[in-house]
Amino acid sequence: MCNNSSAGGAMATTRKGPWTEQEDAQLVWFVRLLGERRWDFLAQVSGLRRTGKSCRLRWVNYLHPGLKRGRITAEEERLILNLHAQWGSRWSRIARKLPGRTDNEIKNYWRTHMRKMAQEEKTKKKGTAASSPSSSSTSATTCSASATDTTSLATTTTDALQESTSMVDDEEATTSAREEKKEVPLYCAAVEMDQLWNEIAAAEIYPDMMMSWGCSGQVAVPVVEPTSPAWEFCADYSLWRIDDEEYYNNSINTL
DNA sequence: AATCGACGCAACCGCCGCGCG
DNA sequence: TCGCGCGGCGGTTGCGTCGAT
Repeated sequence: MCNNSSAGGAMATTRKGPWTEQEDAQLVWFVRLLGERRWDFLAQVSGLRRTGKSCRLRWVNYLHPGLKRGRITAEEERLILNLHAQWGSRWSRIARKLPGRTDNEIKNYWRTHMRKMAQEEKTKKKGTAASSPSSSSTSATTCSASATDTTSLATTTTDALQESTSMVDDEEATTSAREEKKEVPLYCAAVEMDQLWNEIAAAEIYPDMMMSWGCSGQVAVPVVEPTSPAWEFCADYSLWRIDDEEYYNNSINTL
């Protein structure tokens, strides 16, 4: 099914799948140029053969300079548990309380977390099943990873929240071992993004990039000289910061 | 060394709400 | 008031990686 985006307008062929480095750089550039809105328009003028939605998602979940990279910390994990107990699957809302984390990231984390918890619950129950065989309340024991299961598990999580804090500590020990292995690639990913930002920040490459994208005639390119990459840009230029709603509102007002 | 399964993550899909003409 | 387009959100899928066997 070639789902040409209805909102995408008259794009010849819409690309799908993983983003290339060049696409990333291109997207970053045009977001700087046009701001984080009018995604369909941005997708069109940028020459990216992507839908606006896809561009937005890529930006929000991966390219945004304010993103925190690396594993979810124990502190964040507790927060997620708490907030999920409060709000349920309002991932974007939860994400706003976790600076630098995206709803997608938290959502993914929750799924795997719940899978783990469900399995632990299962093994626990198996351990105690001999004493109470009739308590087959399937809510917490179905270890399938479907979303419906996780939501039903959320209620048990609410109950298990106090317990979970200790579980978090236990899990932290087990995950930290894994973390050692994972840290390298994650760090590398962060470095790659920094490199990307550095490259983009290097003013001299702009013309080359524009030429190579073949869209130099489509938009007027302002001479913006970013003094430093990601973080400064985030503070000074970006309309949206994950961790600061007030900043966002102020930015909107000043525009 | 090869295979298999679990896990983690990026990306897509469909629905919904809001703003605008 | 209504219809349309766009952006945002939650759910789901697909794929790459890694560890166990």
